[in-house]
Amino acid sequence: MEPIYSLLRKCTSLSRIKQLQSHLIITGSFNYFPRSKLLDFCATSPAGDLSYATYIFRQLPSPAINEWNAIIRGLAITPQPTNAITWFVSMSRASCKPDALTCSFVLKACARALAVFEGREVQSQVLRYGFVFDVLLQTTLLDVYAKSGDLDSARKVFDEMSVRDVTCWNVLIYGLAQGSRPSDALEMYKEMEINGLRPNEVTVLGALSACSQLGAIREGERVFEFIRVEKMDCNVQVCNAVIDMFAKCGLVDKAFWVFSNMNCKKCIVTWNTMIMALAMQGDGVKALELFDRMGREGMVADSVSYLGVLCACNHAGMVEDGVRLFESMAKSGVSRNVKHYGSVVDLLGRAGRLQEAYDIVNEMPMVPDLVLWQTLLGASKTYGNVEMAEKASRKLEEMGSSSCGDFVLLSNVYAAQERWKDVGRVREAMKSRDVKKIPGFSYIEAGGVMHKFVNGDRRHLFQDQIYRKLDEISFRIKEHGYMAETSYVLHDIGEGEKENALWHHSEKLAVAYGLIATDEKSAIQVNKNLRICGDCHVVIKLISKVYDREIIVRDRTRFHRFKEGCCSCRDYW
DNA sequence: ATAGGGTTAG
Repeated sequence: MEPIYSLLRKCTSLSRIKQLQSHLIITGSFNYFPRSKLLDFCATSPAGDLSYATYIFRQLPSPAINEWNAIIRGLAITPQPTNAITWFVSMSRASCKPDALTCSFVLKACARALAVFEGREVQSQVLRYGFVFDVLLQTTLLDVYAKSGDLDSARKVFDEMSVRDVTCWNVLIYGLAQGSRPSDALEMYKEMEINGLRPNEVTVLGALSACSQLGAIREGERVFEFIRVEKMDCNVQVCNAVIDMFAKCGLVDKAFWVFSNMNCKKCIVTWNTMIMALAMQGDGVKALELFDRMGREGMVADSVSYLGVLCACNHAGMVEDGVRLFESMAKSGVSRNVKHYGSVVDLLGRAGRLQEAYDIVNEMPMVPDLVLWQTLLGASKTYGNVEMAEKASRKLEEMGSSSCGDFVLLSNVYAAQERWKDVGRVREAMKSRDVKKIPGFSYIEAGGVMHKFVNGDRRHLFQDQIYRKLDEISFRIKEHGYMAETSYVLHDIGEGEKENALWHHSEKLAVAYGLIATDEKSAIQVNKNLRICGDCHVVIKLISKVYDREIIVRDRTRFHRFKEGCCSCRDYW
């Protein structure tokens, strides 16, 4: 008979697998080896069916190790990987001793489920069964910690490894990049090269991701150069990451050049990345053009493509186009998720069409999330709609929001109407709760080094110079009629202190440092983790005029290019 | 008890 492997290769559907199974049973060859192979194929291949595999499994009187492994391996790659952990426990109870493969599969499940606690359990089993020197197991364990955000434990596993190959470096670099430690990721990337290891496609993906987050253009260019030399631009994932990196570093033309000159076929992610790149620049027209071109070139738009164009319409204030696209989704058979609703609510809200936005929130088929109500609240504040602001705030309260910004927005709505009693009430509610505020920070590159500033930062090496520069800026822009817009300040403090708190926002510190430490002819480029604040927006516009510098700020959602006193967002954001 | 296990883009 043909070997089991070639028979399985021919199975392209569950019914074929069942046919093969019957055939094996009839010919009396459904024995341990072919059976476990069939189970594994059935549990893990796309042609198979995990529940059918478990059905066969349950009929086995005393399943052996490879049969357990097949099911655990299959469970590990489902959307519910914790089931693999449950089965692993059952396996031990059934006194079947796990082997290295069992540990590998269950650790993969832990990594995917972000189950650090369980991962640690398995780690001790690995120790007990004597698989400690298994590099593949160590790498997966490293990945468990890295994915779960326990980067110190990940580092410990890494340091204790006897052999460190490219893959384990990749896991750590990628983990650092995804775990909000992109600077450390780049550090490790350099370290790896120093250690004489040659980065591969996965390594550069991690490095590019770190560059994207930091807006680290120098480092990004360097990685791109390496990619070209190594001819990695025939890998679509690498190209997509490069496009994203250039886009997030503000070089949308370079992103487009890569998009147009890649040595491989574009996939849906490629198009979506480029559409989103244009959206972030506020270039709604080009984003829509690309969306149309994508259709003409035979690529079917998916829900992310729609999110991209909706976002583009949003940033460009193209309300009618956005609404039209949102409505066309059903016709195109693309399902809407909460983000699409969020986007269109934002679009309408910013255009002052609050009632329509509110109606959409009420009619949407899924439960509106916090972000949606926050969007509506923000729009209500912009248009001074007290009633709508109260509705949104009530919802946010019901949903247990403890975000500082929500309280501040409502209090600002009341303050604008001089309803001081209500302002006081909101402030009290804020104090009585454990209100959370995400710390704002900004990055700027100078002299090849990435500098990070947090709000009110006083730890920078050049802090004295920076604060003197801020005083100078303050003096010079006040001559141009600047007045601090203190309603942006979140604390219940005196006016003078408010002005101070505003004045030490991370983006202002970064821009001030940029004026000190970067070439006068170059643009100042800053990246911020949150959205830019209104006062900073006013101030940076004035700085661009008074100091005659182009300043580019990438905030959480888009780019702001300040030049000669104006911003590319045309104050619509 | 024979071809099984680690990282990856928007």
